[in-house]
Amino acid sequence: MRLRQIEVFHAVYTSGSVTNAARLLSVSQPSVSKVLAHAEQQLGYSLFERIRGRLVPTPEADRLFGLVSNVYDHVEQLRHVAENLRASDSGKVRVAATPAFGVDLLPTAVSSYLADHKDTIFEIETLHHDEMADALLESRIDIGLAFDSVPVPGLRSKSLATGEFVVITAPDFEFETGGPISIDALADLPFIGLSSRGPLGRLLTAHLDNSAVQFNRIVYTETYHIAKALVAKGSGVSIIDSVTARSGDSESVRCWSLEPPLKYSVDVMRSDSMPLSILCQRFIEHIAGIVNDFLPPLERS
Amino acid sequence: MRLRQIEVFHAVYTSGSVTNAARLLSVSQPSVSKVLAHAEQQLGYSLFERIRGRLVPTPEADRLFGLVSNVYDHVEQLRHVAENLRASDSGKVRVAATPAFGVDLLPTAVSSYLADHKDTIFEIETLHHDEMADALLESRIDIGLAFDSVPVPGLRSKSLATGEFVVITAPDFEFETGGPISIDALADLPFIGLSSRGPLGRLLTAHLDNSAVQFNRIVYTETYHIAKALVAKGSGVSIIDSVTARSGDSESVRCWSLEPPLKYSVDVMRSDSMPLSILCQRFIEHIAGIVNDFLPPLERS
DNA sequence: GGGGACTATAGCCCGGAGTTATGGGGTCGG
DNA sequence: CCGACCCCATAACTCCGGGCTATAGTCCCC
Repeated sequence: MRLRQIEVFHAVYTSGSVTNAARLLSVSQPSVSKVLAHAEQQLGYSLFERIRGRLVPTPEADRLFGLVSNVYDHVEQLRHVAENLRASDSGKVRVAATPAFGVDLLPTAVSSYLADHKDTIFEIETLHHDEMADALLESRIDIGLAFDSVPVPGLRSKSLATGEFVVITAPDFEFETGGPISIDALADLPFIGLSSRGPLGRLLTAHLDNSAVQFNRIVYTETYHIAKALVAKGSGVSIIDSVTARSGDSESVRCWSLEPPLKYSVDVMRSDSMPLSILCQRFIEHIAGIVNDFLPPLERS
Repeated sequence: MRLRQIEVFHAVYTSGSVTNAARLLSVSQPSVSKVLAHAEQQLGYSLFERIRGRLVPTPEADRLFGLVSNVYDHVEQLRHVAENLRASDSGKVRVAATPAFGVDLLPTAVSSYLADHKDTIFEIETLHHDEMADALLESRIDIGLAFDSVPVPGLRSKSLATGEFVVITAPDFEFETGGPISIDALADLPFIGLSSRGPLGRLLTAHLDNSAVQFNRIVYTETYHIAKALVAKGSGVSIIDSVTARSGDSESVRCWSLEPPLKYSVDVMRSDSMPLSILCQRFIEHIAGIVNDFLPPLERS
């Protein structure tokens, strides 16, 4: 018996007539007639006797009905669950981010996502790049958010957006040239350097080293937010990613475009061997929309 | 989800690959691929992630699998029962017959049916016509076997065969004319009359009364077998149905065709409002085959 | 780098199941 | 007793799911 035949049999048996069954199933009466006839033909015996234009279940139909009801109920349950899996927000998303994203972007994204999907549960932590890779490989987290992730066996990463490094200065600072700043222009200024830990740090360090400019480094720090805080207090200038520059109090520093621009990628990482739940996929989509708010057009004029 | 999609999903999930699932289901690999893809498209989310050419179940697939297994098991059970209902001999047939059939025809039919279908259970009784009708209306029996049944509201009858009344005499008796016997030839012989109870008795009585022949009735009896026994012992001649004439020891009397012939019908009766089980239907078919052995060509030479 | 295993895609065909239109049998009330 | 109404079956058409073969793309392993 095909599933449709089971459904039709169930409807006819419970409703007592082909016409009523057709109404129940929202199809035409001949369709029910034909499916039922076809089922009987395949079974090799009658399910209903046509007596004076009415249908009377045969003993065989009585016997089958109990089993058919079981199947019917379970299929209904299955359909409801299958439907809820698509629509439901319930479930857990375990997400990690590097500190740069953990301060503002990720909390913002989670917060706005929760506003529309109240049943979703989040587990959030900040991890550095390599720790994040381990956590993904060990399935301690579902997705990770990081800059310019390096390929790791067992992981895959997808770029959500591309940002640029910016020069940050105290809010009242002015370059004489104005507009996009060349690295050369930073030569004599007190410079807050960043360690080369992590992909982004290495990327920036390599770039600066390749230039012939001699920096006046007064501080080394590991995290971009510390560099930003120092710049905000007037201790010097620095070059950081635009996400950090835009995080938190965006008025505390002034951003300048670099010339030539130095780009980085905002990546989401996941395990290569464990599929994502649709919940995670939706949240990634959500982040992809949010991240653009943290990559605004820089002031280039 | 259609039933086929459930089956395919179940096979792919358990076997771990599309190719193995195709082997399990005895279909081609592209067919499984397509059904699975179609199911995912209808569900709106992926059931498996294609990772390095392999299929890995998504969390949603894990969730659905338990439910799918339930449906699958119940459908399997339903199919087995549906199949057994067609093939099985187990079940009960409640059948009644008039005494004429109860002596030989019905026992013969049941016996030969049981030889091929050992699991069938019979309930047999002999009832006169009106009692049989009541038993059918009250669902105490499923089918009844009778002569020339009269239409009864709530019952329907179907003719299985047509027989003829025959003149019976002692085995060594000879009519001078030979061949088919006219009623007139019985005028002077000791005649064993039959009561007009039941359809067959009424049919015969009416026929004899319509003729101008004056019978020399020496005995009245209710049952044909008694008449036959009397004839066998040489007490006289009689006219009885050919089924009774052929029942039991068929050598005990000699049968002569009537001219003109008087026909009767062998009917099977059933309730008009309660469908027959396929077991009963099969048994009726069996009787229909058997009954011809009791209606052999009469000796007309 | 080539062979083997696995999956996806393309193109084709058949059958199940949907539709509307129509006909026949049963029941009931004027 | 006849016409209105209800219920079911059939006919003719359409659509789509699911089967097939052939073929291409991908990954693993030797």
